[in-house]
Amino acid sequence: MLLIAESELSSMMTSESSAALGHHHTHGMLGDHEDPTIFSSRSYDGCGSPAEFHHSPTAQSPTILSGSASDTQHAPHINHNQFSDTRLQQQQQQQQQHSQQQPPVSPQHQWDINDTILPAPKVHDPFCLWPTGHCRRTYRGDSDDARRHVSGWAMRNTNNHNALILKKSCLGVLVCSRDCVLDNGRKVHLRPAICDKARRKQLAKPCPNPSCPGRLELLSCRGHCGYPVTHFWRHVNGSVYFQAKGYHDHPRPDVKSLSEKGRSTFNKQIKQEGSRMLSLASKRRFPILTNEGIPEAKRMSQAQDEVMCSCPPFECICPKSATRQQPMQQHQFKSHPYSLSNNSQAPQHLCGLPRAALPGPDLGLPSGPLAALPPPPPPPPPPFTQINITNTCLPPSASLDLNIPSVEIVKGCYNATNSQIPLPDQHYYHALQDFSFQQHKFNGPPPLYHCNEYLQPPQQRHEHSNKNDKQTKQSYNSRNSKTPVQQDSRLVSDKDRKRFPENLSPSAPPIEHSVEQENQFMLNMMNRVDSQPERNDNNAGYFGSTPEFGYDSLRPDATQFTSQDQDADFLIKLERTVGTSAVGEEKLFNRSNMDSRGTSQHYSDASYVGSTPVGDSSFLYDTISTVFGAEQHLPSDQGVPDLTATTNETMESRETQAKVPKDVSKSPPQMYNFLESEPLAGHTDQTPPPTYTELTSPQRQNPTSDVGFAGVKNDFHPDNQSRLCRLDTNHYSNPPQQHYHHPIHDSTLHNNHIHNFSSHPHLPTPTSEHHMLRNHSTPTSDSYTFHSTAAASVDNSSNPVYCNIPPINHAHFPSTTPHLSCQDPSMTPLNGSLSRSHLGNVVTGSNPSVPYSYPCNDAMFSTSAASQQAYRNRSINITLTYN
DNA sequence: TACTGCGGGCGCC
DNA sequence: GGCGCCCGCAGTA
Repeated sequence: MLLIAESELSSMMTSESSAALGHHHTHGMLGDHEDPTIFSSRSYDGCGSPAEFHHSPTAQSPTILSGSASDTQHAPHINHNQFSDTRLQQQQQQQQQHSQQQPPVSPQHQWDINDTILPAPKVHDPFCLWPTGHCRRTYRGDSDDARRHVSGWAMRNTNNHNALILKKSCLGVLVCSRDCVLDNGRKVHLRPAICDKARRKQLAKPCPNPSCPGRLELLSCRGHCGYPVTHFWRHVNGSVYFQAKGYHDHPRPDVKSLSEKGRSTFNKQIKQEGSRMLSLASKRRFPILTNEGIPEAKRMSQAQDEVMCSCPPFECICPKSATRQQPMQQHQFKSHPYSLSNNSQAPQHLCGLPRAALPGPDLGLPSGPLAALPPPPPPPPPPFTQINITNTCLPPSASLDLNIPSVEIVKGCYNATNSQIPLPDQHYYHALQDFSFQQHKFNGPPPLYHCNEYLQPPQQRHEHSNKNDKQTKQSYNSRNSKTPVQQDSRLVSDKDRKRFPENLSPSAPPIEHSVEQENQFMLNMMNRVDSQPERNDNNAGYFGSTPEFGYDSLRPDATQFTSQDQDADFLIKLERTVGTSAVGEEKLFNRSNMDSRGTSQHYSDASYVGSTPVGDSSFLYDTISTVFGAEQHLPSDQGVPDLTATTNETMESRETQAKVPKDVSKSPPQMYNFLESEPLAGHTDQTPPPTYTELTSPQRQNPTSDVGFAGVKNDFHPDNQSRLCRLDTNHYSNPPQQHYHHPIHDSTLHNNHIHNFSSHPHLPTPTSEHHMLRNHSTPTSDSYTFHSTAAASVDNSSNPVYCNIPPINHAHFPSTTPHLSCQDPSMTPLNGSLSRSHLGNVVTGSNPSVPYSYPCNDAMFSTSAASQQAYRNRSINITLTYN
């Protein structure tokens, strides 16, 4: 529970509650000097508009919403016992009102931190405590948080050799060497000390879990091309410019590590506070808004905010890079029903950057048929009262991880940067994104976990589109001039604090489009390929950024494939379209999308506030996050910590191996998936909160049999809508009857390189299917299965061969895992120079190897086949029971 | 004691 | 030359 409290603090505190970052934080749960309402409000506002930005002591703000360090200590004391749900509710309501009045907060950040001259921001961004992704923000010059370069992440100073730009790199998070689970169901995610010496001491400490003999080990951040995520701060124009590079691939660290004192406090608090603390923590968690709490309007506006990856153009391998190659296409997609630009329900991302930033299936084509068809009005979502989650991979004791940093996995697999993923997959991705279980807690929009990397002007996208473009490099170099820019310490005038007219989000996206529409869309698109104008070389095709699988591949004159291969490609695309667009998914979409982001009115009632932790949807969120985020430390991957080693040795070795992923097999990627969702309908006073039930161990759960897997034809059968994607036919058929997990191979061979499994004698054919299955056995319940199995379909004529649909998590092979079929791994650096898509092989029956472009996310790196396998093996069942 | 920023220095690419 | 990283130093809380 202590960890919960600390985590909450870490999620909501910034500089004024600077203890959150280690300074003067009174360690412990909801310290006596910590007013949860203040924190919650502050956190909320922290990601709000400038007008509502009350972080800085100097900022004008209502008393109740302000909170400097001194304010926190001297404000009317509200301890735990005095904590009022009513007050919290009022706070939430206020925040909700604020959120509905949020103006656009930021213009497009068309700058790079290295630019000689940075444009003066007209509007400042709300402070973001947990930035992740390639995002840029401008903060008020009088923002104490910004001036102090506060971050929820453990960022240490890094010499940038540029006095004008402060550079920091992420230290990662301290985790238990045994990956233990605390009594509260959470894992240990402690904040590494910034000081090296202090951090060494931390690593010498045992796990804060009294019952765990493990030790703390550092899970380093490698979210930026294998290197730690970096933050850049620059003070100029009276503002603070912030730029982040990379996606944190680790959980958020807690406020502060638990020492022995923390342990005792932990136990003491448990005894004294009992369940009340847990309840309180749960209550506090929802209004505690960090980067997730940005109102919809703001996020929509900030869809235009985030621009691009800041990596040097000749070095960048970030996923957005592909998008940069797609200029002038944003507007094309706007008219699409799934237009992310005008999709108010598009998944959002960290720190004000909507997932709407996703370029979506960048068609490179005129709008498809769906674009011309207005989406049918979605039906009212039936409320569901029960959600059963079945984890088919994790044991029942799997922990509930509250510290879920981002949507790394989903991001990597489903952002359209990997443009091979067609529209339905985007839709599927949206479903997963939308089916979040966190946002409703905040009465607000979903978290913004990734900055918009796609809505950059064509010039800038183009600027980074070609790594080898000398002009680009020169341009960058010129921009990267170190010409000193005198710091302007002027404070932002009050006019910047004015409120802007409410920026209403566009209407809900057309969720109710039919699969037939999608199919028709795909067919039409295929038919219209030849009539399309020449593709801009800088534009990545809808189907991919690589010619092999891209738009060009659809053109007979632009591909070197054989006709058979082309057909296979078509089948892949088309069947993906159908296979990943199950009706259940759509229903799921509807239920999550319908009543969430547009209004963000849910869970503002007292019943919500007073809900118990278990009854609260957070449990579901946590469970899902656990499903996809637990077991991050596979013994086979990381090895058993050598407790006999000296502290320094252990730490040094771990740090070394983590910092420089030379031997990728030693440290697997710490990918923490989670699914974002929206306010769930029907949760009112009259509707009891949903309950969530068991986690089923993989031994007890068959990912296929339990959902009634059965083959269906190309249409949806109301009784069984399980689908698989096949390469050889245009039908859907039974999946392999035998699902088994690949053995974990720790050998260097398997860890370092993902071979073509089909050609490996010890590995089954990779069929990285992901399914969203719906079971209609019960009229009042829907069952969905998210699983990316490593199902092995033996390559023979009797078994169908399934294409590699990118699964929900890591079924694709990250970029740093070279695919031998197309690249010599020895020539593939870990952190760059990889093509955006890497060819792999898909076994297609007698056709042994059809070129297939894995939708690799170049920004993601992976380390071992074992860890990838572990992710692929994960699945989750979600059953919704409706009233 | 720890955080923070600065800067020299080194190695790698 | 850029970058990541280490290290030490000084100021601060």
